[in-house]
Amino acid sequence: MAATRYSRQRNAVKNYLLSVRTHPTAETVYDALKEEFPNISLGTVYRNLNFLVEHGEALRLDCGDGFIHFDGFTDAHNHFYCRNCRQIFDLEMDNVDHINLIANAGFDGKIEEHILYFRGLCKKCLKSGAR
Amino acid sequence: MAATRYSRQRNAVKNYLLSVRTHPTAETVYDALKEEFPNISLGTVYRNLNFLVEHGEALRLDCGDGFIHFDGFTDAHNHFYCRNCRQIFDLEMDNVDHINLIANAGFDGKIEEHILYFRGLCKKCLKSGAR
DNA sequence: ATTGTTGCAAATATTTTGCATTGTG
DNA sequence: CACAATGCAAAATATTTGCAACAAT
Repeated sequence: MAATRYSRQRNAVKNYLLSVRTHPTAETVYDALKEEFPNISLGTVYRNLNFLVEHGEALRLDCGDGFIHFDGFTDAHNHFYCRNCRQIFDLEMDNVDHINLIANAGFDGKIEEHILYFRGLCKKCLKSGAR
Repeated sequence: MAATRYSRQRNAVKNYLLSVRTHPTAETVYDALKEEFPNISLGTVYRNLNFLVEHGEALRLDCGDGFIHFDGFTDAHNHFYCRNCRQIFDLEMDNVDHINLIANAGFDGKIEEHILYFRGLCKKCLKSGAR
């Protein structure tokens, strides 16, 4: 049922996500794809981003800045949000999945996952004296 | 400047937050206060919730369900979001702030805090067979 | 009397959706 | 040819804001 068909727009959305490490919003993806597809609509971008997320080909990042960001790299990794320049960065860090066990220790339900964002100042903002 | 004045509405918002452990949304607070203030407006509720958050008297919880939830208990504690009944629960668990150090180990910026939500099934949903 | 706060409504802003058309298989 | 995907515009959702009236100090 509802077989998936190829579409150049979806393919372009996916390729764009794989070409950047900036965790773009839908609007940013839209702006980028307008070059190749002048008539592409924001609705199509949203539909394809949601499609990719639902099919495990992208991550939806809701870091609380009012925008949903997307990440084409789906291997487990953590994110850092700079409160100054509002960019999201990937973190290379040891796995912290053990916190799920800590959380489940005194909890009657079933903890399946966690959503985790680190916040602070990125290297550039730190050096430029933001505080 | 801009001295804060007392208002019965703000006081009621704060008292309501302190009377529940349900992490209500603005809409829920609004519905609850309409009993005492039939003419209260949603705008007033939002303004007061934001005021309380900015003054450290409430927490804003953005767990990614599309609503911002509020918590009148500002002592450090973690939250669990049930993906079935969509309620937020407090977790009594050991502190995991050490993850900030793990994250900062290979990072050039300054990690100040983390935003953390656990997800899964709460006790009730687990027992009722949700999956 | 001054000005912070409210209620109301309109405005924002982001994301979703209905529908006629286009394109894939 | 069937129907998935698109482009466009309108709708839906959550939150913010302008402004005149009200209320606290």
